[in-house]
Amino acid sequence: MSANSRLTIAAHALAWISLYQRQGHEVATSEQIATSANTNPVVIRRLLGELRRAGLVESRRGMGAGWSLARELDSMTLLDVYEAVESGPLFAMHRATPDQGCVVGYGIQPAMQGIYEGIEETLRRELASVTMEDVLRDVLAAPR
Amino acid sequence: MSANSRLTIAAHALAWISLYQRQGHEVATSEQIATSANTNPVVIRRLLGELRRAGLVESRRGMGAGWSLARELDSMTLLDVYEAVESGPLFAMHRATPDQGCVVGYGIQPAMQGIYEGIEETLRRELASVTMEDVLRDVLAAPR
DNA sequence: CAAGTCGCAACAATTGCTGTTACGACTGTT
DNA sequence: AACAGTCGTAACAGCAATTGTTGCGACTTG
Repeated sequence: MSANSRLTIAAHALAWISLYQRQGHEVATSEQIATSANTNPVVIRRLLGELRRAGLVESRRGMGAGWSLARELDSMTLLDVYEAVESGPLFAMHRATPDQGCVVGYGIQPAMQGIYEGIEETLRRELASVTMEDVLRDVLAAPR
Repeated sequence: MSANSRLTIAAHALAWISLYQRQGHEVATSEQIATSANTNPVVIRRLLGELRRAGLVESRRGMGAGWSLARELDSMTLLDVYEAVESGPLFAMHRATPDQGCVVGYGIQPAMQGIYEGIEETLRRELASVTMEDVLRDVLAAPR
């Protein structure tokens, strides 16, 4: 499975913005977040753009521009973030339609579909049980 | 998330071999399975090779060669298949180490690591609760 | 009008999966 | 001993997704 870091980086950005705001600042720039996450500002802007579409953050343009939270972290779950930045199912079906004249080729897709849906539902429930506030607490709890 | 069909194809192959054996045949060829799955025999051989390494199937070479199950389907769970054909974690950390001088950059990896481990454990439990016998039953239950 | 930052398009690099060809290794049959 | 059928595996191309990068227009405050 080709793992990707989109959820990790998105959570990083949200935690960073929240902490920065708690220190009294109004907005955080993609440049600052990118420095903390050790990546490119455009990567951050792309991800935050998706979070904005999902209503998790807001952005201001012009002078003194930047990003701020649209909701409190405790009303924001990892599922919200996951759905904002991840697309498509965890497991895929055959790339080419299997032989419909074969019993297995005919029945395998509905069978796996049902199983995969159950698994994704469980994943969602798991993600929904963790708020971004929980994540930030864990972040701050890391031993020095 | 880049979904892949390795688990689906592996399950397809196992179900096909089992059904074929229940019809009285000793071994199935990668050619036959590939026809049912509408892919290339080498793709099937690659996947079945991984299942063989995991002790789920056996192969014979020479004349009358092919693949057979090494265990009954009801003693084989989707987790066994998943672990045989999938590698690496579902979610990845940052590709470049985040800024260790930043509180968030320092604490984010252990925080997310812990959360991801819990999620993967849940996924494993879910996959372990479905046997390949269940899958084959579902396959055969597809309405005509 | 100047400065700072977002918004977005475009492109390259990297990675993983899939499909394909090729060919040697192996073994039952003749 | 030769043949035929199939596995085992390497090599390579095609494709898609992610990531990183550059460039530049759009926007807003001072």
